[in-house]
Amino acid sequence: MKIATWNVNSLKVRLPHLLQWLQANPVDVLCIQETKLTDDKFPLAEINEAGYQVAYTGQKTYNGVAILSKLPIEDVVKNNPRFEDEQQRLLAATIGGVRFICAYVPNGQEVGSDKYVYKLAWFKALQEWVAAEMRAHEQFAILGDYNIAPDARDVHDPAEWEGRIHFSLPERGALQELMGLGLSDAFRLFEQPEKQYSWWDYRQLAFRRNRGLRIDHILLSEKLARRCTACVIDREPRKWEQPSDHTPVVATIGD
DNA sequence: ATGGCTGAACTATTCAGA
Repeated sequence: MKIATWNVNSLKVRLPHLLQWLQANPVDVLCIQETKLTDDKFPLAEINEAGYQVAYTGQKTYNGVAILSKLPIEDVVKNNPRFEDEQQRLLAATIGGVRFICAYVPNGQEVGSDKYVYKLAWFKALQEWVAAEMRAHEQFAILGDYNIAPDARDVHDPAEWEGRIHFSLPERGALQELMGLGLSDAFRLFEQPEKQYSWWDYRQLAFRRNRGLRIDHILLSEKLARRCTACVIDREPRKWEQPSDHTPVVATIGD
């Protein structure tokens, strides 16, 4: 079973890329973020034609998440039942006996801002929800755009980013606490090449200069981590014309 | 210190992203 996450930064603009990528990478489950579409505008027919069922929850302009799956999607939950939120950032579903959460963590904008406070509160509530979901489901995976780089090796220039949004200590601490529930970063289960990132700024040739951050993650419960045989970041779609600023992360789960 | 891109919205300029 292959599972993946990708912040597409507008599903309307990126649908051709999504379909092209799925054709070359027929993963079983794909969590996408920043669809930026209300549900009535969701491209359901195109995704079904590509061989995927899909659960989605969106809004105008911002946020929006979806889970695409080759297998039936069961027990869908939209948003965190423990956190009142207008913003559509979370979707849970059971697929093939595995409980999935697709997450689009708030950006936070700037350390100390209202959005930063919201990010940390949102994340704390997420942790409480994940704890409950993990008690109910031994096979659990949470994939998405965390907007947090866990470690210095996940940042192109740690000195430049130290204390800044995506790499501040409270954010990294919150991610560590979440992982303390018994979740493993699938990417770090394996030896990886250096300087692997999942996001690059559109500006100043950041991708070409590999000035990026690794902020998109696949976290696996112990049961799933033991079955995980590979995890890679696929930089290819970032090279395509009019790309998302994020690129897919893919994990392989054995039987 | 600011802007550098990109996408979406009250098509022209602002907001937000990261």
